[in-house]
Amino acid sequence: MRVSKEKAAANRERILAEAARLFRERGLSGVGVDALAEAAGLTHGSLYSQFGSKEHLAAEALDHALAGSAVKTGRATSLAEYAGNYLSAKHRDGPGRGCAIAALGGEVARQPAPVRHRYTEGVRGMVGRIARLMPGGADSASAADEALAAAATLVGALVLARAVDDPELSARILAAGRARVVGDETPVRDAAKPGGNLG
Amino acid sequence: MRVSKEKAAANRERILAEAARLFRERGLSGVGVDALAEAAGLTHGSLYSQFGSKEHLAAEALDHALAGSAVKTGRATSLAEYAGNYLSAKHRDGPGRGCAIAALGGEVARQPAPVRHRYTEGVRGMVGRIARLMPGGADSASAADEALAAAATLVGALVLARAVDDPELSARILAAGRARVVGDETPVRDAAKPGGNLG
DNA sequence: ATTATCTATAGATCTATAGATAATGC
DNA sequence: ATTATCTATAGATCTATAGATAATGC
Repeated sequence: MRVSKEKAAANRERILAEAARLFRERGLSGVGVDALAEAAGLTHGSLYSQFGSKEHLAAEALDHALAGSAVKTGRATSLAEYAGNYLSAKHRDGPGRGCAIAALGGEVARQPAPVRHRYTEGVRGMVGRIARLMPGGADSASAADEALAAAATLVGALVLARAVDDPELSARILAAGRARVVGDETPVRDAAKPGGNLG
Repeated sequence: MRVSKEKAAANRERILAEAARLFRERGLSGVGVDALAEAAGLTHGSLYSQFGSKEHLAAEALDHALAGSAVKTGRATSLAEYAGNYLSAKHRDGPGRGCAIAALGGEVARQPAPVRHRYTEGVRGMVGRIARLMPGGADSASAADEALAAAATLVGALVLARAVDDPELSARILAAGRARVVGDETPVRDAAKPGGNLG
């Protein structure tokens, strides 16, 4: 049953959208091609026609997820807004629509090169967006390192907040992470912070 | 072929030690009971006699891994030493002997209650150890929240450093995380940091 | 003629159980 | 008699492929 080019392209897009969601919700090894195909309303044979292997599909789905996140978080106009959205109960409870870097971090280290490479580019993108929201601007000497640390805090807090089974502890982790990252926005004196980014 | 009580206990211990290592290296869903049994030099039937299910084995193996980490990191006498060990190339490159909280974070959110509960206790333990190394001491008002944020930074930096495929970026993530966490040790003036922990 | 999709199936792997085995420990 | 371990196997699931089908697009 062949379909039109447009229909095939729409199918491909739907597969990627569903895969991007399911992989973030259940992990790369937690979703089989059967589940992916069913979510897109196709049979798994069709996925192999379009992508050749689960690995290739995963790499493209990761791109899809990262692109969606980039658009969403790119709108934030301050570090406080960014951190507030990132470390929100909504983001914690909706991994399928959230940050793929946090959702897939643990697994990616064990993935083949194409997936790891796309993930790495995603990390660079996230760090760059954070750096541009830094008070000193993205160009200051330490902004890059501070953005790296802020990204680590955001990712770590989200991972921990999702994993613990105590809602109160989870909320405290989110709040502590927000306070830490937003605190970065308050310029600190050179005396207390050598090499600071007040320039 | 029945074995002595001592031998059976030693087998159980060996299973847990190997499982604690393999789960951290490959993830909970990345290791089957066959691989676990083979690593311990037994057949998988024996694992079911001892633990009843993979889930129960995973819960005990997580305890085993967390206890080992607690002993190791409990020796640090300063936050700088703790962070230096935690965010080292050695720790990044040896997940099997490292922090289970970072290694299993992403997966634990999808695990059954017993595993999640043990993980949560592990997080509390890690945060407590960090709080006791805080300059203001574990009792100060904000020490708990600062320890939570520090734990998030450590876990996030380790996860990201392991996942990216660029060794230089990986090293920068570790360094930025260390600088951030150790920076916490330097008391900051009340003016610059309302509610600080100089008390 | 090309090709997107489906059907059927291969082969591997995974969790789990039943029953046999053989040595311990009472 | 108890029990730790092993053997054999069930049943599910997972990735992948081959070949058929049927509609598109030249």
